[in-house]
Amino acid sequence: MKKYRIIFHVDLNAFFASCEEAQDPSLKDKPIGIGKNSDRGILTTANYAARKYGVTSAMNVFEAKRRCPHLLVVPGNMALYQEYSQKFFEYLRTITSMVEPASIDEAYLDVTNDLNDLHPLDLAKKIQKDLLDTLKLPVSIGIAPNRFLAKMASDMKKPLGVTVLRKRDIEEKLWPLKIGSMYGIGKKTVPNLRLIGIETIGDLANFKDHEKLSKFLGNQTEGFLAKAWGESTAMVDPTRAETVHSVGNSKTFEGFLHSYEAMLAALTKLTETVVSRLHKKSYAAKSISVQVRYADFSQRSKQVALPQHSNDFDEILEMVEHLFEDLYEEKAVHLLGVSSSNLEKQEMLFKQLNIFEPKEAMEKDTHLTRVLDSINKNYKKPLLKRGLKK
DNA sequence: TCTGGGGTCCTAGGACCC
DNA sequence: TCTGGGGTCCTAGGACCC
Repeated sequence: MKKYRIIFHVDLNAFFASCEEAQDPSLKDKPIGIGKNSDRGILTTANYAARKYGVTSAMNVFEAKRRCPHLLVVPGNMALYQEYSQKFFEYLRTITSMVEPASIDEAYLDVTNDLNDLHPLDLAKKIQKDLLDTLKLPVSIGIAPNRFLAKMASDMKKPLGVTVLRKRDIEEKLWPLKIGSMYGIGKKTVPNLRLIGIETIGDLANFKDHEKLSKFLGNQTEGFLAKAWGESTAMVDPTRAETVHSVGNSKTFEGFLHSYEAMLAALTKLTETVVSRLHKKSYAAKSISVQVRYADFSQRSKQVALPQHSNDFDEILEMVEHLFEDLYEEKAVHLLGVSSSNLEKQEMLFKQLNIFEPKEAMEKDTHLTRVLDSINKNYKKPLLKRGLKK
């Protein structure tokens, strides 16, 4: 038994852009951004050729083109990225079974028991080379005794970096970093921490008045402090990502929506997407929520719990319409969203059935039959048609 | 610079039950 | 009649991440 665990954080560099380059190597030398090519759109990613001009991910397309006039804006191809992502995780699972996906393009690995006499640095370089050779995708890897340090380390050298961050390196490598670069500290919290003189991760680590700190960091105060000292204990958990907590779909309308009919039509479409995604993953939802953003960017949301879990299109659409009725303010609408949460696997609803008393089970059973009938029905009927006919 | 679409987790208050 | 403390579920909104 080793004293320290050896954790890798493997991060695909400029992932969406790298996928496009892997498909078409001629793009490599050209500055490209992934996103919808309209002035109001934003880029999800930019390749390194574009980053040289100061183009970054989440940057508005208009601004990106101002900085880099010959920027090529490529529309995203999610199916392609999903495919590459899947291959990425498949490969990582040949290294160790202890792979925890953290997003479409990053993973934590606990390689403590899978080094096979390799030095961690050599294993990291092998992973890097394999992924570049077989998938043509560059990755950065952070090596550390825990998840947090590994995550911070993989950020330190990009692209194609391998960075070791040991406990004894913290003061020199972690503490000088700006507080905003700490994972979990975002742009709302930074000014608050500045207010009490915290500019760097080191400042946070050595801040003595924990009570004052908790005004801004709340419940997570001790957690952040521990991380700043390089102590985080959460284990790599390969099953963590398996449980989905919500499934939603939202859309921004560039020209805004003005008529109630258009809004209802949009909500119907969003609901169709949500329901079909639920079916595909065989989930049923207990809560449904609708989100509205008006032209002035003010936002409202409303949520309701269903009597039972459901993924029935008509039932959910009815809820969505009710919710929207309550939210609607006779203003131009910029964004609409429909989301389902409180999810349960279809199989689990079956299993739960068995433990009920007969009478209760009967009642549940009729509902369940209805839900399942509707799923079968929905599989046969194209959802789009069903929605439009209403 | 004026902001996409997918998520996760947290907070605070209220309702309701024991 | 006036009242504690805990637990669970629900709702609205916000911060953060990729």
